[in-house]
Amino acid sequence: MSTLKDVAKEAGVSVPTVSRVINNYRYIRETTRKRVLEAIEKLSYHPNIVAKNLKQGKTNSIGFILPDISNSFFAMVTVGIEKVLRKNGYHLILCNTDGRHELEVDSLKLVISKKVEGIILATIGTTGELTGKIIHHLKIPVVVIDNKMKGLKTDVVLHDNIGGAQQLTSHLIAHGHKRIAFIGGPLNETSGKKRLEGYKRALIKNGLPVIKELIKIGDWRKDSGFQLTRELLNLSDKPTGIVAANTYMALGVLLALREEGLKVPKDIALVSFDDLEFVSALDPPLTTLKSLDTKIGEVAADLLLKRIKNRNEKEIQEIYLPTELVIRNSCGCKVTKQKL
Amino acid sequence: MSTLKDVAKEAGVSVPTVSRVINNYRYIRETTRKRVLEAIEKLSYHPNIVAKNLKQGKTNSIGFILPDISNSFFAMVTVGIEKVLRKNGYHLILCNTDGRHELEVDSLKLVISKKVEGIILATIGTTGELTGKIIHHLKIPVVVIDNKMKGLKTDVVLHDNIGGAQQLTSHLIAHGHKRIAFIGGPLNETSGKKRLEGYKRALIKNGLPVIKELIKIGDWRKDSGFQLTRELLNLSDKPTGIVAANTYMALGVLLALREEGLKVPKDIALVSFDDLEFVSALDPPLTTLKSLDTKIGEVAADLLLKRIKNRNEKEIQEIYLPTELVIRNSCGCKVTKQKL
DNA sequence: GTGAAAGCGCTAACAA
DNA sequence: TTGTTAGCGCTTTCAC
Repeated sequence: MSTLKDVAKEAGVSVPTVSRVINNYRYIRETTRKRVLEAIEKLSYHPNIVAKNLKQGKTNSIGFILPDISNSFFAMVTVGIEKVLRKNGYHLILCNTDGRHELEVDSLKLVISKKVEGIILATIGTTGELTGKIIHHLKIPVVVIDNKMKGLKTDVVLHDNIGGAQQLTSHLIAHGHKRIAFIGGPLNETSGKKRLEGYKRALIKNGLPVIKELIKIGDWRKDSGFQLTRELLNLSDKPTGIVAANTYMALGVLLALREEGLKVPKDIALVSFDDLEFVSALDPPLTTLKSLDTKIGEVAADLLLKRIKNRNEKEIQEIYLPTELVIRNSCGCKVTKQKL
Repeated sequence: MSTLKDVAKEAGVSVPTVSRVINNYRYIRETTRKRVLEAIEKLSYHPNIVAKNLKQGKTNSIGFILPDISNSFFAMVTVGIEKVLRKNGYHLILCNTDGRHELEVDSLKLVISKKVEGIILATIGTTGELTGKIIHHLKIPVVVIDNKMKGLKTDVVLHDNIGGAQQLTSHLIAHGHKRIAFIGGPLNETSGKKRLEGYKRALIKNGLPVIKELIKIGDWRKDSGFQLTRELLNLSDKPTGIVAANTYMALGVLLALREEGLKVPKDIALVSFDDLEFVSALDPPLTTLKSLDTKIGEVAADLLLKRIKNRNEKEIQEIYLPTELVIRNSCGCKVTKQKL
């Protein structure tokens, strides 16, 4: 592969002159520029960014460490991050941790060694000790998304999980439901914990009791929604409405109810987090909570770039993004022209 | 941030000695190693991979250029690529092209400049001229997935789209359907073109006519499935079965049929590509074609690493991965214990 | 076992 | 407007 030196020789100029042409330095004779560009073309030269980065002590890249890119939430976040970075001439180094602590630590070390200028971190639920230690010693900015890391003072960008769960639960209460079950996510994850809290707050605010046997904790997946719903249906006093903490568990709920021949929303109403593309095609179309996943990425990237540019700003920020209720039919509302 | 030099000074040894410790060179006195490791810990030193890469002329990274990471197909492919790379000590530089030619070219240039050792490329449908030119001059191996690029001799990894579409169509034929419509994807994309071809082949093989008005071309999205189905329903002689070229268009089909009060599969049967997680929760559960998206990533990464290790191998490979029919109810089969 | 010296490909400072 | 020189942080000879 050709280098600046090769191009310089080909064009009959010095190495820095070629560098200047590439970097659009102003005071270059037109004829020289032309000769250099021709040489570049001829040798199909591509600058070695590795060398440039070393020289400049700057990589224009940031690391994004996340548990699982095949999870649509993280995929949407990635899109948002990329969009903002591109606009600012930065790019992304992406590391999947597969939800494993060792890989989270490895990934962190990797991006640090690659001299990224900042890190966006979506930790796995339980924060690893090593992860915390590394971040603590880090001299580049870190923005944590989705989860809040205990005992770590970094910027955080999250959905307003509490408010969202309240919206969903209150909506069922407004429909007259008094026995509302909650199918939640793991309580060691921020979103799992906060969503449960929002559910409880809505009940309390409306003078309803928090009933332990109506609260079931799953693992975000369809199967757990299915199993937990069966447990709910085995209660002597069944719930009349269910709030699911994510759509995949809601799918399981739907399947379990269908298996029992129960109709939604007539027999049991159902609402859930995550307004994914397919929920409007379910039977009945699901009333869900729309969250701005891409926005989380954008906000996190913006915040990180601001930190990179202004390193002395010390005050940390916690940003909560609002959610929006998308009403369809599974809650009991009569929506004729539903939102696709 | 501390460097080898800082560590060397702290430990009272020379720079190369620290380097040797880090790289697990064997002939190091135990006491020296210890002193160095302590210094590293104390300064929370992280090696500068940028410098290492420059020196070694090797980056242990490969570029993956794709249209849209929020598309679950590409997300699954990414997971597969990552898995194989990690096992081999490589990592991924990921570039979203957003389906735009300029960004595809930019991304290509970026990863080349970052000195990746190979590239996995998922082009957007219509291959850009510049993209082809750059790849043609490239001195590192390239594996193209999902699409086949015209006039470019690179390795290719694809689903067996023709065979898959045949499986789906033949299944409806086996149910006795004779007027089967096809809702396809853009014909300038390999998968769009091949799926249509498979559909036609199945008809011909079974002695059925290929009827132009039953073939509708959409854009992979729900809305187009919806619109095109309405067009089909306006025909004087309606189809009795529909093959959708992806699940999102199938969702649109389902909505359009539901709007008309038509029952699946009684009035019109439906089968579709892509066995996504939610299809079993639809009403009726969808009979789909399961493709091994993660596998595509694994195979592509394996192939690329092989090329990187063995640069003289010239013969290019085209690998087609088989698909599997997952039978549920939308085709007319009576499956009681359905596959979740 | 360890250190000294050179150089990867680039850019920044200075000189011409 | 262009060239010379030095050096980013690391690894790789080659000495000792």
